[in-house]
Amino acid sequence: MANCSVAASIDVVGTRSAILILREAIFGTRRFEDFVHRVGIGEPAAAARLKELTAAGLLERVPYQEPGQRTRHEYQLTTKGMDFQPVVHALLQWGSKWETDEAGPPLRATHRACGAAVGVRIRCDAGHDVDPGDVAIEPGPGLITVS
Amino acid sequence: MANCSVAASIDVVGTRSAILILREAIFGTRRFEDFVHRVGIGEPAAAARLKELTAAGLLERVPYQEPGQRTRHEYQLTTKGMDFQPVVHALLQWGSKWETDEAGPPLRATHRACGAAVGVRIRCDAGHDVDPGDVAIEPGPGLITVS
DNA sequence: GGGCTGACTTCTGTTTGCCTAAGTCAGATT
DNA sequence: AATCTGACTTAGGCAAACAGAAGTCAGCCC
Repeated sequence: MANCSVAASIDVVGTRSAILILREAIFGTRRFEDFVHRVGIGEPAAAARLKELTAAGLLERVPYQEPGQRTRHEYQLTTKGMDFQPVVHALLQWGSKWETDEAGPPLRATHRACGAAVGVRIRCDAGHDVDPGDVAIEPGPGLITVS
Repeated sequence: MANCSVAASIDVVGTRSAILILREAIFGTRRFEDFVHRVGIGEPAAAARLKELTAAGLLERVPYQEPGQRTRHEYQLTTKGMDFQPVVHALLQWGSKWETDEAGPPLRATHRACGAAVGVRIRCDAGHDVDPGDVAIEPGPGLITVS
């Protein structure tokens, strides 16, 4: 059946709101209220998703205190959460190309060192850029054999 | 709110079964029955998803005929569907790294020309490989201004 | 110590996703 | 004409996802 790590990934970030929350986290959102407003979901959904993503280890709930304010908690990306960036960039890239958005991408992702726009590419271990059509899928260990 | 093409993408491939169907399509599955068995979902869900993905232009329903059989239809990836590959590879890569799968990845994706394994990388337009931590997100045209 | 505020939680109700089981249907085979 | 098969559709039901409104709670400020 679905014995593939794509399915495992989807078990963690399987809902629309989870991916959207993660996108916002990657884009720099930290606070509960901001997640609710920017993602455009209700508070119960935001709370549930933040709790799940924290439990799954993609976010970390850390206390912080602004001067003159009480201590609060914000949600920071862990390494595991950071590693999810290629998925978000791939979705962003595909959506920009195929699903025309009214106002164009509202955010620009750039390489901090040189300022150029970033995107994702398929690449092989030998260092070649690979076109989607030039990827060969072969049976590996544990393939489901179909009758 | 969610004025970002990530959300637009999710509107098209928002469900677990849609992504799984697409994964199988990218991995070479063409026929209805095979989608049902390999993805591990029920026939109604498969039919609904295939219809939606076809309507959205990621799959194309083309007739074919095996000798001695009646004409049937199979689902072929369009260019738009092929372009979704980076998302699937990114999910695969993330899942392989962080969500340990019992038997390891059942399929190997390789570069047809050289045989090396393929994966996705974040890259900037200047040609640098970019670490997830070195991506800067900046406001672009149409950013939601938060009060 | 009462008010204020951001961060939730609880409640209720609707919609969506998906399952199983049981049809239907087209068209090649007999 | 009857049968078979792969590709669906229909029916009925359960569970998860989500929204909106309202309540709770912690702790700094005054």
